[in-house]
Amino acid sequence: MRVSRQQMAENRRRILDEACRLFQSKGFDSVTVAEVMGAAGMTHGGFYGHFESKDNLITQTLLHQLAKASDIDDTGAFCTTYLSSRHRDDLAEGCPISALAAETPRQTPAAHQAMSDGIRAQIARLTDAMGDAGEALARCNAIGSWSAMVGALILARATQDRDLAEEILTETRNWIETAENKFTPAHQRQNESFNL
Amino acid sequence: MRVSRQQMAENRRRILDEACRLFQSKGFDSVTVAEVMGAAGMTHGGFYGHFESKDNLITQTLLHQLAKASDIDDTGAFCTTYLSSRHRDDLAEGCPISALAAETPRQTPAAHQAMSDGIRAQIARLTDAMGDAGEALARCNAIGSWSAMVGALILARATQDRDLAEEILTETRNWIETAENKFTPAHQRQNESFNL
DNA sequence: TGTACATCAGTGAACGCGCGTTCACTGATGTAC
DNA sequence: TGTACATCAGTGAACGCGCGTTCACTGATGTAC
Repeated sequence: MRVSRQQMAENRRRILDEACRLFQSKGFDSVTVAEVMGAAGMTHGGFYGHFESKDNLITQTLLHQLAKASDIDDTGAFCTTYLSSRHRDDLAEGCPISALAAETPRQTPAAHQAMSDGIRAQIARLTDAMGDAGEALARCNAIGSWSAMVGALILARATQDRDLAEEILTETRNWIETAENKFTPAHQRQNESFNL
Repeated sequence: MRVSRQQMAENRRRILDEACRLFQSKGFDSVTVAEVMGAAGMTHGGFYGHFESKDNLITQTLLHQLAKASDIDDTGAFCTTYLSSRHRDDLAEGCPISALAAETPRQTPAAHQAMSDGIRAQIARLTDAMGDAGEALARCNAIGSWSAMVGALILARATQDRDLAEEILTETRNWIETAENKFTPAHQRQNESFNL
């Protein structure tokens, strides 16, 4: 049952996409190779034609997914979306860093490196989006608010009580806006839309 | 080889302590029952005299460890310690919330509940430590700074580049102090000691 | 362009290993007299 | 207090299952003529 080269490339992409969804939902260890291949519409035997091992799939999945991130143009809108109930409830399609950063250091060095590079790139994108308040301030703002976003999302997800989870998301949005207000020049803040 | 009741109670405590160290270092899934029992100085067969299953051990470990947390009297000192390189490098003895919050929702409902309660209690402790700026402001401060601490520690641990990891810890400390400055009455801030 | 053959992507059975869990056994503890 | 016996915490072999990985096979694709 050989398949065309184009089909094979599509299959590989589908494996990576489904692996990402599953890893983000259930964690690296709980997802089996057979489960990933099944989600991609194939059987497990063909897996090793695409990847040399499950560890290699983990690394390739991180590289694949982290490369998808796009530039941020409005930090306020980004933060509002990031710290939304919708994002809290959507592990599979959400941010790969908040879903997987905590367990990536326990994987192979290559996977750890991929995550590390993804974090660096994300901080750079947020720094760029912080406006021209000066590079150092923008970077401090980027790192501080990014830490708060990742932490709040993880804590909200780890909280069973919906009200407390909601409070963590909302109060962290407030908190981030307050801290950014302190730094960011006023002319850049006219279009923000936090729910206060 | 029966053992005295006191000895058995000690054994149980040692199992929980070693399980916690191992879970925090390697994650729930990567730690085996035999490994925990070995670390506690016993063989795996005796495990089921103490716990009904590995899942139950996970829940009991979280309850045991999260109950150990003590009150915070100086938020500045707490933050400095929390966001230190030492804490970054010490998974085993560090904060159980930052080490395990991300993977706890994938465990049993009982484990999830234990973590959820631990997060609520930690927010309450931080709120108490925030001083008398008013309950609502103190709580917003507590949630915002706690999110940033947890996020920064997780990101720093996920970063292979030591310099970037250091930058994440330091800049997040700055960021948290800035945001707290904005809220907290001046008379409570005289003894803080951030490295700026 | 059409044909014959080599290639090779995907299939599914099988292997081997590790882990959670069970169980018959041991011998020290706890207790009844 | 001392003795005899019942209890039961811990041992280590064994079980069964699931998962990563391998491999002989299939049949469609790609290519040489």
